[in-house]
Formats: sequence, C-alpha cells, structure tokens
Amino acid sequence: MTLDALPPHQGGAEQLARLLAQALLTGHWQPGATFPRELDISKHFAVSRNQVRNALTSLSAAGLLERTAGRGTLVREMGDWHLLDPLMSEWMTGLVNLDPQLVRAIYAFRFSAEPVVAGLAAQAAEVEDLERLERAFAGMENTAGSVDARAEHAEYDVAFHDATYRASHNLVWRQMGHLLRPSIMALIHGSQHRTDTLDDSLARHRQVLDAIRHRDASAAETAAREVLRRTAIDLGIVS
Amino acid sequence: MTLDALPPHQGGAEQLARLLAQALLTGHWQPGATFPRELDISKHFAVSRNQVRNALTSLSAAGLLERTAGRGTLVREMGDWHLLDPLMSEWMTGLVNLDPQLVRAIYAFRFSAEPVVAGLAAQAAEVEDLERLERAFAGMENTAGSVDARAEHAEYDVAFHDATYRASHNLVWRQMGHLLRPSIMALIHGSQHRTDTLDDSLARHRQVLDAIRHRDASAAETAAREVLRRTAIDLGIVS
DNA sequence: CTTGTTAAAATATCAGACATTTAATAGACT
DNA sequence: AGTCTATTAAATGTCTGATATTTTAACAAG
Repeated sequence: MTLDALPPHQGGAEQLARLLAQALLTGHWQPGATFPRELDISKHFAVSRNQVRNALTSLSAAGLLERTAGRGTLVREMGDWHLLDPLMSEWMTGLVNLDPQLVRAIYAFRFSAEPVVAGLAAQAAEVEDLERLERAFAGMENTAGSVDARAEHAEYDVAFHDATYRASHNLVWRQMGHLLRPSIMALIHGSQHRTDTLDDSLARHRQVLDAIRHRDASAAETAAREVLRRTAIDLGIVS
Repeated sequence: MTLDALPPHQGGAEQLARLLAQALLTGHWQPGATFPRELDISKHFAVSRNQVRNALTSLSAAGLLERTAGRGTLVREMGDWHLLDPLMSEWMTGLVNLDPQLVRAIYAFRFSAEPVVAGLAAQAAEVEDLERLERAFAGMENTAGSVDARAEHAEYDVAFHDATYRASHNLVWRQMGHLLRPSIMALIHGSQHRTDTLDDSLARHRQVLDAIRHRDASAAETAAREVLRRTAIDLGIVS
C-alpha cells in the first residue's frame, strides 16, 4: 500500500503521527509489510525528515511499527500493539473502520473487568467520586431523548464508566479508563438507538450508581455486568 | 535534586533513559519540580543533546515528565505515570527502592484481576497454553529447594502468571502481563522464603494449573485468589 | 493599575553531513 | 559448483550548529 490513499496533512508531527497511526489501525498495511521510507514520507507530505522521525518514533513506541537500522520499517501485527498506551486510545477515537476483532477484544475485556472494577469502586468510592458519577449519570439522563445529542450522550457515558474506574482508587485500574472512549465510540454506529433499550440502559446504569452509593460491592458487580450484557450478547462474547 | 547523585552512564540513549527513569521512579525528584535542562544533562553525562532528547522523549511518553517549549521540563506525579507502558515495566524491574505505595497498588490490581483472568484462561486455554503453564510450573518445582536458584524460581513464577494472562486469549489482558515481572521481583526481598510457605505456594499454583486444565472457571478463580492471598494480607490489601 | 514592549531562557525544529547496520552482489579461492 | 570474503547500496541512526517558537519575567508607558 502506498501513501497516495491517505488524506493530506497539515502541521505538526503529532498530526502526522495520528494520520499514519489511523491508517495502520484500519489495516491500510498488511502486518509484516515494509512501511515507506523516511525520505519518501518526507517528500510525500512535504515535511522535514525530523517530523517524520518524530512521528515514527511515536508509532514504534506504540508497537505499531518496528524499525531497524539498515533494514527499514516493518508493520507489526495487532497482537503486538500497545492497546493500553493512551496515545493509542487517542488515535482510535473517531475511527469507524476499526477492526471488528479489536472491538470485540476490547469489549470482552471490559465485560470481564468492569464488574470487578465496580465492586472495588463500591468499596473505595469517596464523596467526590460519587459526585462525579452522579454528574455523569445526570448528563446521560438529560441527553437521552434527543437524537442530535447522541454524541454528547456518549461523552457522558464515557464519563460515567471512567468515573467508575477512578472510584476504584487503584492506579492501575484507573489507567484503563483510556480504553473506554474508543470502545464506546466504536459501538455507537451499528447500535439500534431504540428508545426502550435506551431507557433500559439508563436504568441499569442507575443500579450501578446506587450500588456504589450504598457500598454494596456484590450488587455493583452484578449491576455492572447487566450494563454490559446486552452489547456483549450482540458481539457474541457471551450467550 | 541534582544529577550528581546518579551513577555514571555508558552508551546509548536507552541506557540514559533507563538511568533517569529509575531515578524518577525511586523518587529522586519531587513531583512538580523542574527537571534539569537538556544542555545540563548533556554536559553532565558527556553525551550529545540528541541522546538526551531521545531519552527525555521516552520519559515523557511514559508520563514521567511533562515538557513544554519555553518553560522547561516538569516532573509528574505518580498518578500520571503510564504504569502499563512496557517500557515502564522494563525500567521497574531490578529496582528495590520502588515506592511501597506503588507496589501495593500493583499488587492490589493483580489481586482483583488475576482471578478473573484465571477464569477466562480456564475457558479459553489451548494446548500450547497448557504446555506453557506446565513448563513454567515444572520450573518452579525444580527450583523450589535451592537457595541460590531464587532468581530463576522467580523467573518461572513470572512465566507461570504470564502464561495465565496469555491463555485468556484476550489482547488487552495479555498486555498486562508486563506488570508481573516488576510486581513479583519487588516482593522477593522482604518475603520470608520459609520452606513451608514455599511448598504451600507451589500447591496453590498447582491448583490453578489443574483448574485450567479441567476447564473449571470458578475453581480457577478461587485458586488464583488463594495464590495471591497470603501476600495480599501481608501488604494490607485484604484482611 | 493596566497594558504593551522587550529581553532572556528553555524546548522545538531544521538542514546537512556523517556513521552504522543490513542485505545484496560480485569475485576469488577451494 | 560451492563457499567464503570484499564491496557496494540503501536504509535508519547520530551529530552539530543554526534558527524558530514559546514562555516567563522585567520594565516602561499610558
């Protein structure tokens, strides 16, 4: 695959990194293939070799590329990607072409992990955590009806789950909140948005919130599982 | 804090990055403090400014530093560290001065996560996964007695838990295996190494292996919890 | 007291030469 | 023929010095 299929580029090595990363994430290059040379990228986008090198440094730090002197740059396979690198989450948000296998993997992770996280949150949540959760939930309620507030609703959805991870008060779990945005965003398309399912989703989120508020760990676990269950069934993760 | 307290340096930006990272990880600089300037580091270690910039790029990608043009380089607090970055795990291994709060956080994560992972492994393990687990367990058995094989025993211990994460066959869980090495290594010091507790540990690992082999998810969960329980009690994570 | 200007200091970027590593190729010797 | 050894080419890595940009602080003018 060549560079010609990519959109133009404007300003900054970070933008260039995002551009190339998104191309890699959506499978524009086969794993194991050789990536274009630095000078070719430099010519194509009319940027300095430095910018290219900075961008490629980010991509190889994220496990998307493997560079060796003399040989060139190789495209790594999905299993080598650093899915928990915050940069990866940033690059993934807004992509509608994400590999379904990847979406499934991330959601399967959430389906197994979030009940535990909710349980920990119920044990460790402080006042500010509850306030964050309540703000996010209120936002979800307010934006539930209108069709043109779907993006905003998704943001509150992300905020709710992220608040759950943060409420666990564990440094490691908290970092995984980064995965939420791409995971939730990737599923907006392809979901039904019927009013009854939306009400259902709201009710289940409320149960999570209540369980955490009452410091009931096992109730929070089952409630979190219920929140994710329907989508998990749709994705074939659980029956 | 100045650079004078750091050991000398030899060869490569990666080595320099490791050196500085380990200094940051062990708290040589206070969060919020300003890090030495590029040129000062360059002078002090007698390396080119390029090497310094490459090293600092890694450190800021890992969330250890925050660099802004004109202002300088600031030291970030522990909550901002990217604990799941593989480079971080590499830098942490071999450190005996790790912040106890960090060790506790990582272990608390494992204590909540590994039962789930073991359960998934019981559902998803394939032949090669079982072989990996058995090889690691056999290594643990063979190195259990001798005192001077403690390091080797720890390696097999890491391999066993890593094999569990891999057996879950989930791309996200698999990445978290990186955390195992620093977590296990950090606990070798300070543990008792009494023969009976070691036998006990071996027996519990065997139960995990057997549960996965028999595809018994809930048995694997409880067995994994038992493996981690004693240390969790010692660290005050659970009572 | 506020605003605008200037100067200093730090990181960011650029350009070009040079170094190092890797792979392929051509030759020489057995 | 086959194998080992130079040689060459091509790619990434590194160095150096100059320049650009950003931020902060000092200071002067209104």
